[in-house]
Parts: sequence; C-alpha cells; structure tokens
Amino acid sequence: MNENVFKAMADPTRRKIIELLKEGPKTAGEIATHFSHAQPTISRHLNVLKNANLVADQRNGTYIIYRLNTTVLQDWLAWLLERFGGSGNDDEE
Amino acid sequence: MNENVFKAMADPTRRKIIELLKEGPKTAGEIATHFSHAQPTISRHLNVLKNANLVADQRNGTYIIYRLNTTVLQDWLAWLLERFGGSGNDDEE
DNA sequence: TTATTATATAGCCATATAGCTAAATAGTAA
DNA sequence: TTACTATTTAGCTATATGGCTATATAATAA
Repeated sequence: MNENVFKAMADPTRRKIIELLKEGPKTAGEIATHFSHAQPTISRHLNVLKNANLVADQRNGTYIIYRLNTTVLQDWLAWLLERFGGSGNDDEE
Repeated sequence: MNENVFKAMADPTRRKIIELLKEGPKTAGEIATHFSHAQPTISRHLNVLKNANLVADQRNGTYIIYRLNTTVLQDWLAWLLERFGGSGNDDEE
C-alpha cells in the first residue's frame, strides 16, 4: 500500500478536502473557500493529495478542477479492512 | 475521530506492530525483535500507539505486555468507512 | 502589448517526527 | 545491599511538515 496515501489521509485539512470532493469535482479556489488557511496552503495540501494519487487535476481555462480518485480511496479502505478488520483470532466470529 | 489514531496509523512500523498484536498480546521486547530498529525506538512507537489508545500495556514482573485495543481499531475503521466509503453520490449503488 | 484572475511555486520559520546512544527506572534474585 | 534484566526516558540530530508572504506562471480579455 502506498505510504503517501496514509500520510495524505493523516491530516484533517486534507481529509476534509477529500470529503468535499466526494460531493463532486471542484476548483482549487472553491475548495480553498471552505478553509481559513491561505490559498497557497490549500494548494500545497492539494499537491500532497495529488502525489498520493487520491485526486487528479485538470485545467479548464484559468481554473484547475480537482476531482477525487474514487478507486484509490476505495482501494485504500479495502486494504485497511483486510489488514486490520476482523477480530484477529483464527476462529473468526 | 481522534487525530492521534490517524497519526499513529500513518507510520509503517506502527502498523506492523498493530498487525503483530492482532495475533495476541506480546511483550515490548518480543515486539522489538521483529524490527531492525533500536529497542528504545520501538518503545517510543509503542508509546505513540498507547497515546492513541490503540494499545494498552500491563506490567508483568520485569516485562510489560502490550495488547491491542481491538475496539478502538475497529471504531476507527468504521469511522473511515462511514466518511469515505461508498461512491459519494446521493443515489448510491 | 497590458491587466486581471486563478493557481502554483519559492523561500522562510516554527514545530513535529523518527532515529540514535546513554542513562534512569522497575522488578527480581542473590 | 548488589547485580541483572526489561523497559522507559532524556537528550541529541536530521529531516519532514504545515503555516505564512511574496513571487511566478498560465489563461483570458482589453
């Protein structure tokens, strides 16, 4: 499992960005309005998410639209469940 | 959701410790043998996990036995699933 | 071309993290 | 008491992180 995904998800601002993008794609500016941080700070968080492949970006004129890489997020969750889900005993449930 | 759990789970050494403890309680020393890090380094990782309430410790003579706080781990997974699982659309599946 | 808007990058600072070695602590036993 | 074992804590270093402001870039419009 990609270490970058864990690091990306470990930050509350980035988790909130992920939640926002679950609603649908949004521009960097629109995302930034949801936070009290400076715009470059959000840009950096977006870049961390991009490096983890959790989001993808696409330029549209002067805007840059970010969208969630749903499968990467779901794969991460599935991986977590597989490793850490269940009781841990051999004789499950 | 407790921020400490995210930070704790973001480190690969600590995730491996969690996996080891899923097999059953282990002493600090036994845990340390599974890694190539110095023993105090593992002790610090165990302390991070303890602060996140992911593990509990109990002294037994000169040994200290660590065990997994299964419910905390499961609650974290459930929380993740709830926030980030699913497609994100309103008209689910 | 110049100006404007949206966004990213650079550079800085303060704090956090993860590793190490050395020393302290806790329990047991002689 | 002394000695030994298991473990933690202290103190250090190097690197990473997350915030900021200032600047650069890209696209569009005049």
